Amino acid sequence: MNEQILKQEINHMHASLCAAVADPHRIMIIYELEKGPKYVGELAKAVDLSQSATSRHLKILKSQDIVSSERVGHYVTYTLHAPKLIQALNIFRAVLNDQLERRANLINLE
Amino acid sequence: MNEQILKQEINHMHASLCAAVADPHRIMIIYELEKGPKYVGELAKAVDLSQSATSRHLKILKSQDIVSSERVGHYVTYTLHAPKLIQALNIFRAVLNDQLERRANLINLE
DNA sequence: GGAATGTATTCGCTATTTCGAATACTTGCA
DNA sequence: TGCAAGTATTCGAAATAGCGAATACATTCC
Repeated sequence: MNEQILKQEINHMHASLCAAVADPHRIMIIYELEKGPKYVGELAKAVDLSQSATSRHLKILKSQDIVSSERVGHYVTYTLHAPKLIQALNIFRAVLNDQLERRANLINLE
Repeated sequence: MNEQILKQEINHMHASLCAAVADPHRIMIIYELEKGPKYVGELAKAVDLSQSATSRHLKILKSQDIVSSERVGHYVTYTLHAPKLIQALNIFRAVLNDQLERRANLINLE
């Protein structure tokens, strides 16, 4: 197989994984699930979103194997299936923090 | 200030940062810049994209303070300004790897 | 100043993402 | 079986993202 094509394919998968995390509501959902498994209604309330929108976000996360789901009676419980992602998200937060600090320093120097 | 609003604002910035990384071409650009500063033309060739598209991607990365630029004669050199991001990207790769391995195992078990 | 080189921006287009509202599906219980 | 509760999906609309092609801008060299 052509190595260049393979490389692009991996980058594409890589990007899809990042895209799954590139939404404020989904970030909130992931951090909610870090605390423990929750069902859809709970998550919808926690992230202040409609039931259908929440369900769609969960579908996206599940398609990337970031969460897994299990039906329990009426409820469907979602579990964080890739806890490593939290590490990555925390690094993004750190980068964000660096940027904000730098800006704050610029303001102080003026 | 309302804490809930602030939280949402941070998640929004967080998501914007992730979104900047959620594109195959931009991922390639970031990994290229990890090797060292490069100018636009070099990057365009490296990621196999037109000059204008490359320039636009760089603008997005710059708007998120991920890269910085400096003009040197005709050329504009771009530098990776947030090397921590590489760590985050590598974690995403690791997650991807876990997933592929798991799938490979499933195939073997069949 | 004028031509050449490298980069940035604009324009028109297509594709994708996200949402609410409405609807369909699934399960448990009377 | 029929209803209620919880979840998933579909639909249409609005917003956003990405591209190539063309154009504008910046810099160097003659």
